[in-house]
Amino acid sequence: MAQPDLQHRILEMKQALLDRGVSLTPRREKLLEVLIASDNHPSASEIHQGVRRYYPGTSLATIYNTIELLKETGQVLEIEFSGAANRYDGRIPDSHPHLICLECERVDDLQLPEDDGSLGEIAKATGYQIVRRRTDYYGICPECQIKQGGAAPSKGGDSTSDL
Amino acid sequence: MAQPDLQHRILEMKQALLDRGVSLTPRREKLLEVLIASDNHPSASEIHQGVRRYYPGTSLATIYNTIELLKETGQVLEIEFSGAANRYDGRIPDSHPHLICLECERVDDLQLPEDDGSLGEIAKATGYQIVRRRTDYYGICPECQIKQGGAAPSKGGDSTSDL
DNA sequence: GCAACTTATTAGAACGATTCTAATTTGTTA
DNA sequence: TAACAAATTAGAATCGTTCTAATAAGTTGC
Repeated sequence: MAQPDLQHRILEMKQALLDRGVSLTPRREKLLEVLIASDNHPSASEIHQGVRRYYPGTSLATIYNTIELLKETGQVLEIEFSGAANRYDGRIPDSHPHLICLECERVDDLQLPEDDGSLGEIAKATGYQIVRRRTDYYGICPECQIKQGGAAPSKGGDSTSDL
Repeated sequence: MAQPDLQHRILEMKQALLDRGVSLTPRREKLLEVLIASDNHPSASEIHQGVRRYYPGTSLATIYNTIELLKETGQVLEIEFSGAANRYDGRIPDSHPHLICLECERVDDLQLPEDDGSLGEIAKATGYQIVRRRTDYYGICPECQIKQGGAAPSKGGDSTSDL
């Protein structure tokens, strides 16, 4: 959450693009800023709107093109959705679990460590060569629980259902 | 994998639809058969083709309508994809991890137990009310590893990469 | 058996996110 | 300034899914 980290991420991304051999155009720089500034995993469209505030003529294609470059260089994590727009995580580009609110579509990072040891076991047991994992928890975020008339979620309790 | 289990699943699904108050039309029954008979998590389009072999006039809308009914009654697990068609698991309708081949789009069930205990902890730590979890492992299936010229994956080994 | 009503189904339109295409602009190099 | 490469644009195309309005099929009460 601290500004310094975010600034560092922007520098990393810029360097990755330069290393990739493409130029850092003003639109691309602004895109990086918008992506990192958002604290809720923006969609391409949201990034587009953000960039447009500074460069009104910017096309959506440019957003997708640049996101593609970031994906190629491993600088952004794409969180895919079927019925809705994909979301992007530029702050933590390595795969990690997310909490997804079914009500307001909020996406939060889940900062629990995953046991990467199991990956080897799964590979051994199945013969698959594992490239990456996606773990997401779908539920109702605290704010939406309150809105729904329920009591405040406070410090948890029996808030799980059977899977 | 045994036939009896699959037959039992079909009966369960039929009962669930009847309990739901809708009628078991021939097309719907055939859809259940096609869904359960497939051993690779079919897409709506694949189910459509399967049903069409028996009822040629069947519309894709009917497939989606019936899948919706099955989803509502918890009788099918929808595996969502962003750039490709969603896939459906009728054999094991409760949420469980999958192995997804990035090469041939094969989807396999992963029969490892997940620790549901962590769900409560996550709820407590985040305030989210957790409804369901999705865990998927993306990689290359054994067949595609062979096709790609590599040696047979046999019994695993160093087949993981960094996440 | 038959009218009235409900449910299921259909074809095709609509939708929305993403990708593609061809043309234009911008930037760089000589 | 000419020639070239890279970036960008508007809009078309794609594709899975959902919606809509109309038709068909089934069910119920008489």
